Order: sequence, then C-alpha cells, then structure tokens
Amino acid sequence: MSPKTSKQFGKIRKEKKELIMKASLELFAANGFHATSISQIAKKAGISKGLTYNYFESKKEILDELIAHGFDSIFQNFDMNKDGVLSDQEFIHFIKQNFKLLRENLKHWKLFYSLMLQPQITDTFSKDYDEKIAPMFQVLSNFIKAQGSNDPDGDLMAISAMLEGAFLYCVVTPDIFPIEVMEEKIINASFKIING
Amino acid sequence: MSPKTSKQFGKIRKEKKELIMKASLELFAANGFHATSISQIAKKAGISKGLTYNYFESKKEILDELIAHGFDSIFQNFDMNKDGVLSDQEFIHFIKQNFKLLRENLKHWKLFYSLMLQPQITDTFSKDYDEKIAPMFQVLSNFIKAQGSNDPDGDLMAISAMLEGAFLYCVVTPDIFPIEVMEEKIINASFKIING
Amino acid sequence: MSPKTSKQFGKIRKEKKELIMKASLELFAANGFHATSISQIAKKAGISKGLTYNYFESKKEILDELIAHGFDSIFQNFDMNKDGVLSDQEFIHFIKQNFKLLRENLKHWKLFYSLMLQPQITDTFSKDYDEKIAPMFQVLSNFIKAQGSNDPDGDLMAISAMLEGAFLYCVVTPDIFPIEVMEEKIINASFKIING
Amino acid sequence: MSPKTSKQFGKIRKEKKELIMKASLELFAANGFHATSISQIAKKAGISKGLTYNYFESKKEILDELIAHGFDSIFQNFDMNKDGVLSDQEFIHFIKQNFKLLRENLKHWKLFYSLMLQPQITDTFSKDYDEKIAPMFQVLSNFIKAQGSNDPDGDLMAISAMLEGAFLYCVVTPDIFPIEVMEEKIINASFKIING
DNA sequence: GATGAATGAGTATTCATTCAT
DNA sequence: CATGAATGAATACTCATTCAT
Repeated sequence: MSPKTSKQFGKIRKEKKELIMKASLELFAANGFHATSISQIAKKAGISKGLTYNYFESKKEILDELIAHGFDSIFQNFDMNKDGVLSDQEFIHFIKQNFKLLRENLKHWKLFYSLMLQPQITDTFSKDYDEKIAPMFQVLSNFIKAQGSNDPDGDLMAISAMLEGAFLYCVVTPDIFPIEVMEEKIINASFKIING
Repeated sequence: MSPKTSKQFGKIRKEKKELIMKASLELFAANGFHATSISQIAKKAGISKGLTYNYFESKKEILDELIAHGFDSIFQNFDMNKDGVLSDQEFIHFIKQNFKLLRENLKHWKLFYSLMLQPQITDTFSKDYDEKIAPMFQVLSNFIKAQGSNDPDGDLMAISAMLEGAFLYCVVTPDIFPIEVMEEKIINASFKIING
Repeated sequence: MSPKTSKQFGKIRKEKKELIMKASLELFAANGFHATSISQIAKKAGISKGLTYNYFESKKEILDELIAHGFDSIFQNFDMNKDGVLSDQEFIHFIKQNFKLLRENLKHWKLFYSLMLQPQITDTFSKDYDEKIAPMFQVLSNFIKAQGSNDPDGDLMAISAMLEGAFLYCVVTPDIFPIEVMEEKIINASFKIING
Repeated sequence: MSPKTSKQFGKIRKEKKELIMKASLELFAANGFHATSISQIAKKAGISKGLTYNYFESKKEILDELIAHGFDSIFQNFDMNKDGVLSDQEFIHFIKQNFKLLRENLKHWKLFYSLMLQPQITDTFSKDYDEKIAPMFQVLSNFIKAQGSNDPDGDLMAISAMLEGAFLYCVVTPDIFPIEVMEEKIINASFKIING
C-alpha cells in the first residue's frame, strides 16, 4: 500500500536507462545513428517509444551519453605510466591492454569510428576523442625515444597508423582477423620498426 | 531546330548523370548517406528533384553506382605486375601510386570507409571491396616473400594494417597528417618490418 | 500514529484540491488550456502527476471546476438589489463593485474571455455565463429605465458594450489602462449616455 | 509533353496557399491555434499533410501569414483623414466603415481576439496590432477634441472601450447582437458622451 | 493518500518517390 | 528531357491517463 521508495525508483531508473543504452549502442553500431529509429530502440529494449523520453531528452542525447560512457569505460583503465618510461615488457603489456579494451568494447569502437567519418553528428566528439587519445601517443612516443630510434617521429607515425589500422580491421572484420595473432604481429612489427 | 542526334542525347545523359553523381558523392562523403536528401542533391546539381529519377531508380542506386564508379576510378590504374614480383623500386612506386590514388579520390575513400562501418547499406559492397583489394594483398604478399621475410604472413598483416591506418588518418584528418611524409615513413617502416 | 479523522482527511483533500486549482488557473490564464500540461500543473502544485487524478477525473474537469468556482467567487457578492431600483449612488457603487471583482479575479476573467473565444472547450460554459450575467443586465436595465432614458434598450446595449470593453482592456493590458481611471470614466459616460 | 511553365506553377502555388490559409483561418478561429492540428487543416483543405509543408515552413508560419494577411485586408481601407479633422458625417461614416470591416473579417477578428488573450503565441503580434490600431485612436481623439469635449481623454477611453466591447459582442455572439443596431447605438452614445 | 514509471494515441515535420504537364 | 506539385509512410517527440506499489 505504501508508495515505492525513492531508492526503488532510482534502481528502476538506472536499470532501464542502461537497458536503453545497451539497445541503442547495438543498433547504432550495427546500422548507424541516422538509420536507427527510436521505434527500433524501444522495440529492442522491450519498452514503449514514449518511455524512452522519460529517460532521454532526445535521440541525440542517447548518442551523447553513449559516447561519454564509452569513453569512460574504455579509458578508465588507461592511465598507467603515462608520463614515465616503459620497459619492453611494459610496452608489450600496454599494447595487449589496448587490444583487450578493444575486444571488450568492440561496439563502442565501431560507433566511434563511424562517428569519426560523420563529424557533423557530434562536433564535440572529435575534440574529446583527440584529448583522450593523446596520452596514448605520448606513451608510444616516450617508448620509441627511449629505445634509441633514429627517427622517433617517423616511427611514431608508422606505429600509430599500424595500430589504428589493426583496430579498424578488428572492428570491421573481427571474424577474418584473429585479434590475438594481429596483436602479436603488431608488437613484433613495432620492435622491428623502432630497432630496424 | 534540328533534332539532336542520339549521340548528342547520349552525351547529355552522360554529363547529367555525372553531375548528379558528383553532387551526391560530395554530400554523401560530407554528411553521410542517410543525412543527405534527394532535394539537396538536386539543388546542388542544379536540376529538379524529378529529373533525378530519370537517371537513377532510387537514392540507393546513386550510392551503388557511386561505389562501382569509385572502384573503377581507383582500381583501374592498379593492374601492373599483379602476379609478378616487384623490385624494391617497383614496390616503392606501388605504394606511392596507392597514396596518389587516395589523394585524388579522398571523397570516395571517405565514403567507402563510412560504408564499411555500416555494412547493411550495401551488402554487396563488402564482397566487391574484398575482391578488388585482394590483388593488392597479393602484390604485397609476393613482395614480402621475395624479400626473404622470415614471417611473411605476419609481416603482411602488419603492413596491411599500417597502410589501412595511414589511409584512414589521411581521410579523417588530412590537414593534420601530411600525406607525403606519411607515405615516406610507411615505405621505410615496411622495409624495416620485412627485413627486421 | 493515531489515524487521521475523516474530518482531517476532508480538510487535506480540500486543501490539495484548491492547490491544484490555483496552479491550474495561473497556468491556464497565462498559457491557455491546451498549452498547459498536467506535468506543469503537478510541478507547480508541488505534487505528483498521478495524484492529480486522485482529485480530478481529467484535465478537462479541472477546467470545468475552475469555471464553476470562478463563477461562484465572482458572482457570490453580486446579488444586491437585483430586482429593485438603484439610486445614482447605488449604481455607482454597483459599477465599482464590478470593477473590484474584476481586479480581484483578473486571472479568472482572462480565462473566461479566452474560453469565450473557443466555445468548443466548454459548451456548457456559455449558457452558464449568460445565465449568471443576466441579472447584471437586469440591474443595468432597471436603472436606465428609472433614470428616464428615452432609448433604454439602446442605452443598455451601449453601456454593456462599454463595460465589456473596459473589462477586456483591463484584462489584456492591465498596465496600460489604470483601472481606477477607467472606472471613473465609465461611470461618467454611463450617465451621459442615459441622460444625454 | 512540355513541362508546366513557371507562370502555371505560380498560379497553382498562389491558389493552393490561399486554400490552406482559408482552411486554417476557419479552424483557428473556431477552435484555437493549439487545438487545431495540421491533419485537420489538410483534411479541410482537401490535400495531404505533407503538401502543407510545401507551402509553409511550419504551423506557426501559417498563423503568422494569417495575421499579416488579416492586418492587410482589415487595415488597407483604413487610411482616410488620419491626421485631419472629421465632420459629424465623416465620423459616422468612419464608425460604419469599421463595423463593415468587422463584418467582412469576422474570423480574422475572432482570431485576433483569441491571440490577444494568449500573448505567448505571437509576441510580435501585440506590437503590430498596437501600431496598426493607433491611427484609429488618433482619429477618434482628433474628433473628440474638435467637438469641444470637456474631458477628451476620458471620453476617448470610454468610447474606445465601447467600440472594443461592441466588436467583441459581434465576434462572440454575432447572432444575438444585430450588428446594424449595435452600430447605430454606438454612434449615438458616442455623441452623447462627447457632448454630454 | 501518494508516487512516478509506463503506455499509446496523437502531433508536427521530413522525405523518397510518383506523375501530370 | 524537365519540372515541381503531390502523396504517404515514416520519424522524433509529447502528453493525458493508468497502475503497481
């Protein structure tokens, strides 16, 4: 007879919101933002269209929260040794860690890549992304220099491109490129580039 | 008032069609397929909405022809030495040739990349792309083996990823990464990987 | 923990209901019936949406009760001398009394006027309004005749229109037309019309 | 076989636009702006919902054009003797002219009155209305002063209110108040007020 | 009595596509 | 070949109302 406590309501809100975001992420990643309708999201989440708007102001806001949340879940484990110098073993672990995060957030990465190619959707996104990814470059740069490369900038460019391309392959054709093998080859190639 | 010859008509048709495709490519590359309307295309091409349907069955068909045409213009210059073996100089030229094609067709590439990430748009596209790109892999593979690499498959993977990533950088942030420099570094890194 | 008496409950009910009606009146008067949502009303009244339906069957019913209640609060002080004859002083007092009621119920009047112009909202409203307002006409009519007007019906028409227009001005542009001045001029003009 | 000329298209556009505005005016006047849906407008105009947007950017734009057009059709015949002085006959004619315009544009007036009471709909509207109506006050003011009234400002106030109220009666209950009679009584009363 | 999550029908608006001329 | 008026289905979003707790 008593009304629900605000704690109960909070729990419901949290769970339902996650449900909607999960459904949205899958659809956005699979079909793109524009091609995904609120109806589809609601259907996939098993709720009514109207309820979506009890939790999000707009379709765009779902995307924004998804991006913010994606960033967090990807980059929260990403802060070791940012400014220091990595040993060979630590570098290897660093790359493996990145691939691990990729594997665990494949859909987020797919979403990010597709947003990159349609920058008008989220103008703020690019900036955030650049800021978040910059430390990664810094780690790489430090390592390359510490290894005594004779062209640190060039090597950084090549290795970054290689990583980006490897990620893209994993995202687009995860079943063709075995991520574990890719991972190992990328690590080996990195050392060859630096020490070559 | 002399009636136009069918040859003249053919020429007009061809030119109008190219006009529409040019407008579409720019809009699709800039804003994405879904976010681009037939009205925008017609306006940009300087024709009426209705006329568009005189040349294309649907919006989707414009995209399909754009993809097909993009493939052609990219890969038509891509058939030298497919099955043979490249010298170092020829390999360098081959990579440079690829970057040249990229530079000249930046919008097509942007479109391709965004389509890659939304495969449902053109299911046939992926297959075509794979078929078209396969010879490139073959050329790379041949070269790597001829260079005496001790892990040809691994090196191919790494170099492919590096190229793909380099292309992606050039497409997404053409003003940040100077393509010419990128080109040189990629070539150098390739040799290091193979010979390292 | 003693259970509330039914009397206490009744008091709570009454107060909550008045709270809702007060909030509704302000919003309806300011923004119109259609442009006002139950959410807004509930928020303004500091209660939940659902509770509104514990006191009113529907949004429409709030309006209906508001109208009924508005009539009451306006016309309850309005029954002196209905059938009798007014002296000059009493007539003046009568007009002043009307302006006083107007001033005290400006929002009700604004609501009434806007409803008048959208009769479909409350079909019953017009009839009620006519019935309620009829005695006022009667008082005016009696006074005009007693004053020896040579065109009682015409004068009634003119004075009624003048009062209605004055009320409208006061409702729509209360800051432009000083009600007190308006009041005085209307009274003077009435005598001029009757005695002219 | 030949395409429609731009002249033909212009004619179609003009006629269709008027059709939509006519339907909209009737519905807005009868039911109010908010309570009228685009579906209703399209249905009444005998066209599809979509076509409405070929002619108007939004529902609000229909209202705006309706207001602008209403002003024009009401006030275009309204510029005689604005700054001069009216004889008795000219004053009578002036009032009659106003009632004539009212009769011919009853729906526009109804719309205007209902907008007045929901000022948030068109903030610009009030200002325009005030500017347009000001000359009318000027004409009245000039006449009253020329007649030698001993309280010109007060008389202007009373007469303005009387006119406004008369208009409101005509708009709201056109079948109860015979406009012609009203007209005559208003004129008489005006003279009584001024000369009283 | 009180809450706010949930629903579903409704609203304005967009847009690919058709068609008469 | 060329036009743009016209359609209708789809889309994002709103809101009165219900209901489990």
